[in-house]
Amino acid sequence: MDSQDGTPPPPPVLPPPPASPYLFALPTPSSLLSSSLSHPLIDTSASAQALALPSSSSSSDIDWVGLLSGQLSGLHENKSMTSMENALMTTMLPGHGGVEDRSEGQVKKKVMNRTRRPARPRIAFQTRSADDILDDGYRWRKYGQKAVKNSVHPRSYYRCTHHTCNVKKQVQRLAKDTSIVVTTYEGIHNHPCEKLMETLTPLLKQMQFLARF
DNA sequence: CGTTTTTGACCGGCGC
DNA sequence: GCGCCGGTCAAAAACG
Repeated sequence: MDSQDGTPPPPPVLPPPPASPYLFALPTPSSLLSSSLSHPLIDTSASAQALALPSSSSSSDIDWVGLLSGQLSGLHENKSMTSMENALMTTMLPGHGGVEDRSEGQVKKKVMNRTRRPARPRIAFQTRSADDILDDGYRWRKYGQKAVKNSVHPRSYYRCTHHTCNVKKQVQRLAKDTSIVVTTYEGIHNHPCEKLMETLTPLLKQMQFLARF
C-alpha cells in the first residue's frame, strides 16, 4: 500500500551520489536494453545518447534536474537518485522522434493518435534493486498490473497522486536479469516534490543565512 | 474511515 | 472480422 512512503530518507543533507554505484559505464546499454526486452519499453537509440551524459561527470557535475526532466521547475529529483542504488539510467529526451508512443518496438503502429496524444516525455531507469518500487520522492497510486508477453514478471502501472498531475510510470523487472528493474516515467510533474522540498528547505535557509556574511 | 492495492473486465490498435 | 496485446477502469478488498 504505502509503497513509497515505506522508505523514509533520513539524511538531512543530500549526499552527492557517488559516481561509482551507477552503472552508466555498462558496456552496451542499448544492446542490453534491446536484447533483454522482448518488447521494448525503451527507445534504444535514445538511451544510448542519454547514457553519454553522466558517465564522465564527477558526481557534483551531474545535472540531475536537467537530466531527469529538462523542465521540472527545479530541484525535485535529486533525492531520488540518492535513494537509488546502482541506477543505470536511460533517459529519453522529451518529445520528438523516437519517443512518441509506448511500445514502439512493434514497428510503427499506434503512432500518435490515441485520440489526441501529445508527445509526452518519457524517461526510463534501469535500477539494480531488490525492490520494485523506488522512493523517488513522489507519491504514486497503482492503477493496474499486467502480465507482459515473454516475461514472467508483470508490469505495474502507477499514477502520480497529486490531483493536477497526470504523470505515470511503469515498473517492470527484466526477464533476462531479474535483479534489474525498469522504471519508465511518462510526463512531467507540474508540482514540486514534497519530500525533496522537505529535505532542501532547511538547507536553503542555512545557505541564505551563511550568505549574509 | 480514507486511501491504496488487487484484479478481472473493458477498450482500442494492430496483424492476420 | 477476429484474436492478441498492452493500457486503463473500477469495484471490492486490504491496509494503516
